[in-house]
Amino acid sequence: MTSFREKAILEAAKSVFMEKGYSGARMQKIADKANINKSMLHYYFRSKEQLFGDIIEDMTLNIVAKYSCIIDSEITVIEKFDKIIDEYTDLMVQNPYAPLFLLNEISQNNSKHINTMKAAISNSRSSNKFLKQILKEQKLGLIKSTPSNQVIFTVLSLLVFPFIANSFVKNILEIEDESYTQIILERKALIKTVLRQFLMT
Amino acid sequence: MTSFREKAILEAAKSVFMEKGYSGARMQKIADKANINKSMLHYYFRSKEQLFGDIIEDMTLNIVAKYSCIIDSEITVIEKFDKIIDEYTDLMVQNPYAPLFLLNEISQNNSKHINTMKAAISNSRSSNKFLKQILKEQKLGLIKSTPSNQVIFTVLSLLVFPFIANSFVKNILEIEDESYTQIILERKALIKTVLRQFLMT
DNA sequence: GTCTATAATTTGATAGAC
DNA sequence: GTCTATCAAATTATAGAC
Repeated sequence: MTSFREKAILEAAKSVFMEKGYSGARMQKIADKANINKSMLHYYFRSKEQLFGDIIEDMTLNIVAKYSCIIDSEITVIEKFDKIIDEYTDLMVQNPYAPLFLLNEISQNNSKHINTMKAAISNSRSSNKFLKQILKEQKLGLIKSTPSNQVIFTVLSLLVFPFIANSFVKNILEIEDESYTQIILERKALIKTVLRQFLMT
Repeated sequence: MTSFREKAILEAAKSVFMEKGYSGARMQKIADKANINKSMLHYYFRSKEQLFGDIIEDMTLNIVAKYSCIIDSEITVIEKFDKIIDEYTDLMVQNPYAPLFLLNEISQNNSKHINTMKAAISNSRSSNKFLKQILKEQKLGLIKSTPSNQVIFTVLSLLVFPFIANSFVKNILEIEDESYTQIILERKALIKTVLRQFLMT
């Protein structure tokens, strides 16, 4: 059971880790954000490493759960992509720094937390099932024949990249938060259009 | 004039920074990789911060130069995108970790180096010119009317994301380096096709 | 220019009183 | 459970001999 305090710590830690990354995050800053004494961090979570691990695990499980739920439903490939585009756009609008953070930490951290994510991902055997469905619909002529990994890459690229580039665009091109969100929301329809062109023509 | 030693240090530092990020990088490791005494790092480059700054500046200038060269040539928008897709794919195949590294450091580092990049980017006034060309060709009916920022986002998404997800895909899905490069090279043609569908139909 | 030794600082973690 | 004081380790940076 997670206490009020624990929740406050987790929330503060998540925001600091996402902003600075694991190595750049400071326990003192997490404590400050949680309005708590630094020692208490070690009381509730033994170490920085463990606090980090808990957050990674939580984020991964959330993402995988949402994905599995969509993938396991009995609808067409394109309908699934549409749902993924809608729901993940909304999720990432709430957590715009999450994608870059996760990709980066996975790339840098050479061990433990990757296993956490691997476990979460391979526990759900949804992915294989989805790849099979893509092949099946391609054979039936419902969608064009393209290597399934290229299909996945294309959807993910269009969907995720704008969030990855969020800070870059805002910092370098000096765009404000609201217009950025606006652009992102406009993209939902655009991505669906591009995807249909890609899969059906 | 950069000596042999300086080059060795810069190369070593670049690889360590790209692998671990600024906060995660260790001066000792850079020294080891450059086969040099740790003190010498401070002799040639005053501090970690400055060493990092020099590398960021160098990488940015390289990227901007290549971009400007393509953008300033007298060819159509689609021809420019084709060239960008070809040349940046090749560049990123050589430096697959550069995109994630740069995006991440810009997002995390709240000051100095962002100005380095801003300067490099705004010194070349190519971007505005290119945006104007897009609008012009849209008015002429050569390409479909879509907000130009969405056009840019779409191209960059398709082009850059696979490199950002490089380590993720390799770590989580356990794909080897060669097949990854293969997928990436296949994508050149695919992206051009998708882009034509997007801009012309 | 190069190396050894060491300073100075940061930072994660703990001991111990309350 | 909470706080203060402090430790121990890691890490950047420098002094100074050669």
